[in-house]
Order: sequence, then C-alpha cells, then structure tokens
Amino acid sequence: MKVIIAEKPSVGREIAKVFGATTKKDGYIEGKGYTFTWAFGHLLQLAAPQEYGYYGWNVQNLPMLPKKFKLAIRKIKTKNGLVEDPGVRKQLDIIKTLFDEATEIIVATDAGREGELIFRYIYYYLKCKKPFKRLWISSQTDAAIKDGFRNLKPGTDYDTLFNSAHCRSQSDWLVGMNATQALSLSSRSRGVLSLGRVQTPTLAMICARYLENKNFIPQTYYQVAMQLDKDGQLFKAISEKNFKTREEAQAVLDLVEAAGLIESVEAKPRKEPPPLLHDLSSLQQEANKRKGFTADQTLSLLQNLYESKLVTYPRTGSRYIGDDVFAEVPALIAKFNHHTEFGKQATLLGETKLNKRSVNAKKVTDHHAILPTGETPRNLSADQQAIYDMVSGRMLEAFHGDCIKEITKITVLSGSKFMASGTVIQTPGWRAVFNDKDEEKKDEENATLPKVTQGEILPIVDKALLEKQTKPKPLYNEASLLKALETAGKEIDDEELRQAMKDSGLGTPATRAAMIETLLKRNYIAREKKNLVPTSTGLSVYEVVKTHRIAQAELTGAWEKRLEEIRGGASVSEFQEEIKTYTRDITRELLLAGKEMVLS
DNA sequence: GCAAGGTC
Repeated sequence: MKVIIAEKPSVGREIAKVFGATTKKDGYIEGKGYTFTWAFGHLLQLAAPQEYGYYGWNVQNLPMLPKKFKLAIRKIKTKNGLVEDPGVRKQLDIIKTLFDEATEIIVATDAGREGELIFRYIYYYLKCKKPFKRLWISSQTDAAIKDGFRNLKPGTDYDTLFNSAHCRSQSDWLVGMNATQALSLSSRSRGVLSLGRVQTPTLAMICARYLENKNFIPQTYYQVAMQLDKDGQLFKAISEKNFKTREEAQAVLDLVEAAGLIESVEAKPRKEPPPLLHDLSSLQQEANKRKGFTADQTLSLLQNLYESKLVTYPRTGSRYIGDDVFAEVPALIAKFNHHTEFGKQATLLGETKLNKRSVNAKKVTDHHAILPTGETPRNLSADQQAIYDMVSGRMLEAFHGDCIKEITKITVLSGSKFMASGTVIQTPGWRAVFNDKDEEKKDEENATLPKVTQGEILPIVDKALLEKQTKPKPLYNEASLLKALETAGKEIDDEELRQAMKDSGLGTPATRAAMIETLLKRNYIAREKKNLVPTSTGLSVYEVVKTHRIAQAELTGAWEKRLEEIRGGASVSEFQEEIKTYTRDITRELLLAGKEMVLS
C-alpha cells in the first residue's frame, strides 16, 4: 500500500479525487490501492525549554543551547495551561498506523521549505524508516496532480531543503527563547517581554514611525491660488512654486491681473492596468481600508469561506495563477453573470478577450492567487459576504481591460506661472467593477477641466493666498503595516541581503496577522482608531533593543541568504555555530541592557 | 510565562 500525505485535508481530498479514491475513513481516504491522508499544518514543534532540563525562568539557564532538539506534539492553551492538542494527537496516531502499513510514502505537503519540514518532523518523530518520494506541484488542478505523479522525485533530493527548514526553526527558537527570557528577567518586568526575529523588527518599525510622527516639526509654506472662468465653468490654478514666506507669496498674489493667458495645454491619455488578483496580504489591506477589518478578522473570515469551499486556499503569497487555472476562469466569471452588483461586468467580460496580467506560472509559488471556486454561497454573514465580494470583484477587475484616463495640464500666466491639472476617466475598464471613487485626489486637482486652447485669455474671478503645512509620514495602520512587512528589507544597503529577502519580507502571509495580535497581547502596541501605536512598554523595549540586530529586518536577510546556501548544499554545522555565537552575544547584551530599562 | 512556522 502506498500512503500519500498532504499538508492539509483540502489537498489530501483533492488528490484522492483525482485518483478516484472514494472510501472516506476517519482522517484518511482509501481507494485504487492508495491511502490519502494529511496533516493540519505543523503537527509537531520544537520542544519547550523544560524538555531539555531548563526548568523555570532562570538566568542560570541562559543561554539555553540544547545539544539536540526534540520534537513535541503541538500544544493548545486551555484553562489548565498548555496541553497537547487532542485533534493533532489523533491525526498523528492515524498517520502512524498508515505509515506502519505502508510500502512506500509519497510526500505531498506544500512545495516549499515549511512543507518539507511539516513532513520530515512527522517522519522523524514517528521514527519511520519507510522509503518516500516527493510530489512537487504548485497548483492542485487535475492536470498538475497527474503530471506531478508521473514525475515523482526521490525523497532524498529534498534533504538540503529540510536542512535549511530545520535550521530556520532551530535558529528562531534559540534567539527567541533566550532573548525573551534574558530581557524579561533582567528588566524585572511583571509581564513577559518577548523578542523574536520577526516580532521585534516589526515593533521597531511601529515605534520608529510613531516617534518620527510625534517629533515631526511642520514647516509652513505658502501658495497662491486663483480661479478662472471659461464660459461660466470655473476651474482652479495654483502657483507653480511653493513659497517659504508669506511676503514672497503676497508679492506673487499682488502681480495677478484681472485675466490670465493660457500658455499651454497638454492632454495625455494614461493607461492604468487592472490590479493583480489578491493574495492574502493585499486582501487584508483592502479589507482594512474598505471595512476596517483587522488582518486577523480577514484571515478568519476567509478561512470560513475556504472551509465552505467558496474560495481557494487563503494563505497564499502569490497574486498570479498558472495557465491551467486560467483555462477555468471564463467559466468562473460566467457564474457571476446574474450577480446583483457585478452581473453586468461579468457578462461584458464574457464577450471580450481577458487581460492576462495576473497569469504567470513562474510567479505562482506554493499556492496561486485567491479566487472564488464558483460554488454558490448561501447564508453568508454580512462580513463574510463583504470578503467574498472583494475576492470575486477582484477577479473581475483583474481580467478586465485597462482604465484609460486623460490627464490634462494647463499653464496660466498672470504675473507669474500657475498650473491647473485634472483627470478624466475616458474608459473605465476594470474600474467599472466596483465603480469606486478614484483614490484620494490631491486637493489642487480639478474634477474636470473645461476645454481651453493655447493663447486664450480668461478672466480671473478669484485669487487667494494659501497657508499650508508639511505633513509627517502617517502612523501605521494594519494595512500600511502589512505592506511594510511585505516590503521590509527593500532598503537594505547590502545587495546580497536585500536580494535574499526580496521575495519574502518579514514573516509570511500565514503568520503576519497572528504576529500583530502577539504584539497587542504583549501590550507592546495598541489600536488607536485605525492606527497601531506603541504603548509605553513597547517604547521601553524599543529603546533597549533598537540598536541590536534583533530589531532589524537585516537579520532575516542574513539568515535567508545562509539558508538558501544550505539548501544548495552548504554546511549546516557552520551556520548552527554562527547562530549559537549570536545567541550567546544577544543573551549577554540583553542581560546587561535590561537592567537599565525603564518600565512605567 | 517565551519564537516562528503551519492550519482546523
């Protein structure tokens, strides 16, 4: 008997379906000589410090450097503290029984570093010795699955990938556990002061932005505005220059005459391509902007929709689909032909050539972009419906044509030079789907401009001196923080580190929402209206760690570079030694620095 | 009491 193990039930069932296996059992499916089972993500994790004899929280234990890491069944929090997750225990028992009976195992966990780790941790924990092969596919269409099974890889091909995954896991444990205890103990804080490779740079970003915003000194500047009249249609023009002093602006204002000469008129069409399909992060950002949902709420609503088979896999980091999935898109779009809001646009799309901007198999990683499945939704809550509409509306947008705008710039002479600009949508294209108001217009922009010609002289009906102030960068909210986490590392000077981080950023799509919740739970940050601001505790921690590597995105870049080398066959023990050295250093530094910490 | 990673 061959046993196929997937990362999650949905994938296990999908593969079983392709094989025509139909006998559903508790925790697996049988048929056609195969058994299909699954994990629920990571069933096993690196064991807690006490499993290595480090009891209690004690400076004497630090740094904790286990000789050999152990695995433990995933825990859940109950009122009696941490206990083994019974569902996980049960599934692990099922997997053990199946592995014991197996002649061969086929590994169908997600095609990536963590997918490899999920399987290997199970395999080694169960002390399994059966041979295994690897299924490596990036979409779960019938064709992709069949093709993948014709091209199974030897399991050992992925040994170095497992090494890199295991190193990632151990390193996060070593640095996180030790740094957390070191700072919590030395600061004599009442609560836990947690630190980690991802959470601490995130906290640092929030704190740095908050301080920059709070300490910003606004600069006053001046502009001169006028209103011109073209056959009764008024429009606004602003001085070409900004002025540092009121006097300079006043002088320009005084020179404005009763009429202005149209010096030039420039009208250019601009094509605006449709947005890409959603990945989790872009959807979380949009839901935060449109509905004020937190990243965590959006993920949980999307998970509900996924479990009801209404949308595809939610925790994806790709905004693209492959050609195989694209082949199914026309039929999917047609399902929305009678939708109350999008029906007209869906029908229209059915008659036109689809935009293939979101189609690129090379940019599909473990999972493709989020799409509706085409199943008809029933009894959705208002919030679920809102998320579902964002997913399906985005699909219609993504395959729509460009939006064509006309950007007009007019220069007016009256004493000095003035500019008027306006944007008119000529062909809405994808913008017809939601028919939203255009993104926030600059206040000097006119909604529409009258037709004027060069050389014309128009009466000036009003003029004024405007006093304005420069504005600081805004505080982070969930949407802008998620964006910043995705792009973290883009400004690293070191070319190699920047390169190593360019596809990842800080954290992963699956973990970012939970990480924001962790910072809130630790009382490091708080929600203030839609903004995320640091608390006094958060700022105190930031002050202590801000100059250390643990507070910088570069640390992730440096690790990613080394992990990629390990995947390519480089020495594991060398990296492990570096991490141990770093762990000793950061622990020692924090044991000292924490003593100086001011906690209110 | 602690990380980051995955998912019901």
